[in-house]
Amino acid sequence: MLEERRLAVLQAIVSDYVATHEPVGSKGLVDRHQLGVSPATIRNDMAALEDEGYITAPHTSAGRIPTDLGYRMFVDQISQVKPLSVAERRGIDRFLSDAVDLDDIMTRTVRLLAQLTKQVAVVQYPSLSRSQVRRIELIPLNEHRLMIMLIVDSGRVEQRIVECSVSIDEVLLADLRARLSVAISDQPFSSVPQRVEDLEQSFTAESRPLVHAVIAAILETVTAKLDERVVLGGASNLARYNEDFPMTIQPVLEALEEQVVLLRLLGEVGTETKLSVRIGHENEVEGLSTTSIVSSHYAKENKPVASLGVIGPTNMDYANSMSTVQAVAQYVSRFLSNNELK
Amino acid sequence: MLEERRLAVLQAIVSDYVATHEPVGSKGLVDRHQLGVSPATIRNDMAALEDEGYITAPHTSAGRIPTDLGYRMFVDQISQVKPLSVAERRGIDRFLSDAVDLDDIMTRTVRLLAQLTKQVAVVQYPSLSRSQVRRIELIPLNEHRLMIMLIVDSGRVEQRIVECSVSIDEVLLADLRARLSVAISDQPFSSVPQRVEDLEQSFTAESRPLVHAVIAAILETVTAKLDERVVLGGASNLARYNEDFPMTIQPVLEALEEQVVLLRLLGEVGTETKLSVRIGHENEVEGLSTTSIVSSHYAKENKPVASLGVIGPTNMDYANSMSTVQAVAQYVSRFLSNNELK
DNA sequence: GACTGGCACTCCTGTTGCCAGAGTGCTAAC
DNA sequence: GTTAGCACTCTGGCAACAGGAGTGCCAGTC
Repeated sequence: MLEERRLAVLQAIVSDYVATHEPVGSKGLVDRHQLGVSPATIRNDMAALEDEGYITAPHTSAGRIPTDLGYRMFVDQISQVKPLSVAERRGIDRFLSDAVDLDDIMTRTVRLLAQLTKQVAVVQYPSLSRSQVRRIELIPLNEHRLMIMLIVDSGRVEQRIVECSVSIDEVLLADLRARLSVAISDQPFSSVPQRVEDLEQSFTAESRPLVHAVIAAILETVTAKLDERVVLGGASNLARYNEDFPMTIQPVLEALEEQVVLLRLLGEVGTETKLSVRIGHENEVEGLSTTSIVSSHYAKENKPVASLGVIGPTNMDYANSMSTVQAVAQYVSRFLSNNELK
Repeated sequence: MLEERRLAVLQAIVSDYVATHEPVGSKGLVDRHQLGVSPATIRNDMAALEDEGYITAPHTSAGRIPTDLGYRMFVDQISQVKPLSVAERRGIDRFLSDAVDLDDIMTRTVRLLAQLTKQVAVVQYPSLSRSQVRRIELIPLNEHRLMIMLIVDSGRVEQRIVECSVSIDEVLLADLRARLSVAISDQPFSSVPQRVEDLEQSFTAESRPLVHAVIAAILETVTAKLDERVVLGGASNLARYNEDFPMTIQPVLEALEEQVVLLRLLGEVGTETKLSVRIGHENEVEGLSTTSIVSSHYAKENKPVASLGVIGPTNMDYANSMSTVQAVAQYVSRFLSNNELK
């Protein structure tokens, strides 16, 4: 009974604070929630909760606000994510189903997320490392230049221009393309370096310069360069809760400009749990200690390919963010799976 | 003599205000500038300037601040844009010359601008309407799907997937590609619709479905869809001058998320004057009335192809912004012209 | 043992009044 | 046309103060 009520009190505090953004006191709590006890009792519970580190008081005679730990407890308690309304689901569906290509899907998704959660949204492009090569093209541009195109099963297209010291022989190029195609079509990206390097050996010495240039470029594309891409939207939502913490907006904006940081925030894809919430100090990025991230993978044919999520203040509406992120991730997954390459 | 000094006073007011962001009074003016007259005289001039609408007083006993009109006068007076230092020029050069492709150039340019001006930077991709088609490819993906690739002389690559109800005939496709290639290679984008439509007539009825689908997709790509692209950076600089006008940051962020608005802000390419400055109310976009835009075209082989610029508060350092924008535009132009397609 | 009412205490917040400082406009003199 | 002087106005900061909200603790009740 005791433990149970304390939890209820914590939940009440979090949900009140999230709604009003003002410290909540014992009096107000009993008014707004059916707790069945008097303010004095609540005060005892609050003192205990404070000792345990779940809430804290900004000063003596203000109410209490949740700590990161308090939010964490609250979030963990929401085991069953509240489903979206039919209208919302339909809205998502309609908005996404008009998309014409992958870029379009990504753009629409990020807008959708930002709009539904009123927060900053981040969507990662399907990761190359979790994709397969669908097709490769080598397109001569002029005497010394050609373009490599890699078409990926997720719908991404990677292109790269290669400069070649020797002049390009069309016949050799066609041969190279054919062999590359056999070697890497429908193979996972991760296996491409190995397969491509093996291939290089099988060419005659005189064709080496071209072959080598092409293969080097492929390797570069596959490994280092365009590893991940991210789109974001809804940055103007940052200004909305500016009132609450005016100082923190700059570091957040800075972090949002760093792709690397964003990717770290979205977290590793591939852990078993789909929906992930990181609260305040839990993400160790500098300057984002008053910020929470709610993210989820999305999948293509049941294999997770990348993440999407929203970034907001620690006092955000977790219930809503979590259910929205989860729903959008589901829709994107379904959409990717149903529309091969589109 | 009189008129001349008034102008000097206005310039002094603007430069002081830009530096300190605080209303400037008559006393301070004579202290910091060699005007050779007493504060009382300056006060007379200031009263006149206020009557003419160049400056205004926030309240009775604060100094004066420039109006939009005042800034305009100031900017028009800077006929000779102050050149950058050697170190700065070298910095720009080095930063840009490492770029490997068009995307890279755009990304680097936007960063460069944001960094040098400490403002929000915007760079428009080379406009398709001012470019030529370099090459076209039709790549079959499967039975009913193919990808159109348009390679553009500015280095842009536009791709689009076409769905075709009939199954794709390889021979026909090759023929179509060849004829398309002849028709539109090295032709300006603006002439593509006409040329492509003419072509459609010359095919036999049985090949029409495929031909029509492809041509329709090309038309769509060329005309409506991917008209313009824009990248922006340095949004965190917005937070820096947050102190001065805290309320305006939200509409600015919102405007920055709207490509259409951004493009309108950058202005029409092709007017004779390269460097353009729009101050406060001069740009009629809602919510950007305390914001100025300094922009310039950049060119490829002396033909302007798109714009770039910075967006900041009306009380920004115009001299610096103007010279930086101009210099960066020059470097980008040179770079595009020297590196065909790269 | 858990809950409650009461009470003293603390601390924030908003209001008021006040003063100094900065800057102006005006007038009279140079 | 310029300057010095002066009265006037407005802001911003500071101190004092009252009101309010909320707590912690204690003693009493079921």
